[in-house]
Amino acid sequence: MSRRPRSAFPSPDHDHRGCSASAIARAETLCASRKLRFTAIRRAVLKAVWQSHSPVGAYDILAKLNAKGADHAPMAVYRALDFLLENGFIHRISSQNAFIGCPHPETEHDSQLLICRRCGTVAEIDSAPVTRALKAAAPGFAIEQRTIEISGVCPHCRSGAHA
Amino acid sequence: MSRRPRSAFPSPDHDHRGCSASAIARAETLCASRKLRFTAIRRAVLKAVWQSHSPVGAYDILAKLNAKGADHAPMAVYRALDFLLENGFIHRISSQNAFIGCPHPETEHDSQLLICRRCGTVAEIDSAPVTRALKAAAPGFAIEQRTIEISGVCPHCRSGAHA
DNA sequence: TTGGCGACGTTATAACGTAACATTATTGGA
DNA sequence: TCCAATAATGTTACGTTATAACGTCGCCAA
Repeated sequence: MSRRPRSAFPSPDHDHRGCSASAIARAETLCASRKLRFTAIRRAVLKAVWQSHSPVGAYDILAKLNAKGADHAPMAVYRALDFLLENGFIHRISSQNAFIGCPHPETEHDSQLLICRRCGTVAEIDSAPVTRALKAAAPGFAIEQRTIEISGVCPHCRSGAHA
Repeated sequence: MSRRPRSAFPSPDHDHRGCSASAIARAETLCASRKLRFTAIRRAVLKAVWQSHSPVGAYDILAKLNAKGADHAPMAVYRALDFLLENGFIHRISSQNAFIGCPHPETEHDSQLLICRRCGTVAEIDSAPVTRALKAAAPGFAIEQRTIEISGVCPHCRSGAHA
């Protein structure tokens, strides 16, 4: 069975409920197997992050939570974000002070984020050649963390209206 | 005449006054040739950024300026930083909300920043293989801006005390 | 010589993030 | 079962980073 080469970018008209639901279900499973507590607020924050494929700010998340009648303080959100970051369920986008769901939290991985400035969609890739090239470019330097955020225009926006 | 391969990392005991003075002198020259106004506050902010090879925050800069008796508001610093960023005299380090002087503002270039978590020193590299690998890893995506910040331990800190 | 524009001053506030300590929930062991 | 330890959350207050909006000043060119 052949697969079409999938772009890292989700189609603009894909059914997003599936992404969100699947991400949350997988987080649930992973937390169970790792003996981590997937509490209500952590779930709610993860769900808010997954409300789209665009970066979501901490205070957007807070507003979303509180719109449902809750009255959380920023700390609550930041703590949940810390948990989700530490366990690989989300990534931070430093250049935007925002967060995005990780599409494959099952395994540790490098990631390079492609951010469309037109539609806001973020795609995550993990290119071994990029990682190798970086390592080779920094001889003698012991790499620990990478922040790689590339912005530009995604394939869908390029092929659509050029307005 | 052979050159030793220079590390991108400045030696911890180099004479830093030269770096700073040269950066400012070159900015002066470049602004003149580009018909840009290198005003007093822009010069002062650039000097503050170049006070070391470590990232400097906007409010650190503000404090440094005001320590000399001035009474600037944050806006003044941010405006100067915007000017310096737009014209390539400094880079922003998103992962630290801070700024670093660019060692070669004469020409446009990609940059990848290596940040030592031990001594704080930042080295700027411009690796064509990294740029190529990224481009290849993102087919169909029109790259416009790159934020590449790698943290780890620099050669000097690795070879020094391992405490 | 004045009109336009770029730079800067000033005030206020938005947006992002954390310290410190109190309280509640969970869980594993006696 | 109940207790003690620990993890999670609540709460208050504050620190840090960044920008909006509008006024003034000064330069330079028509």
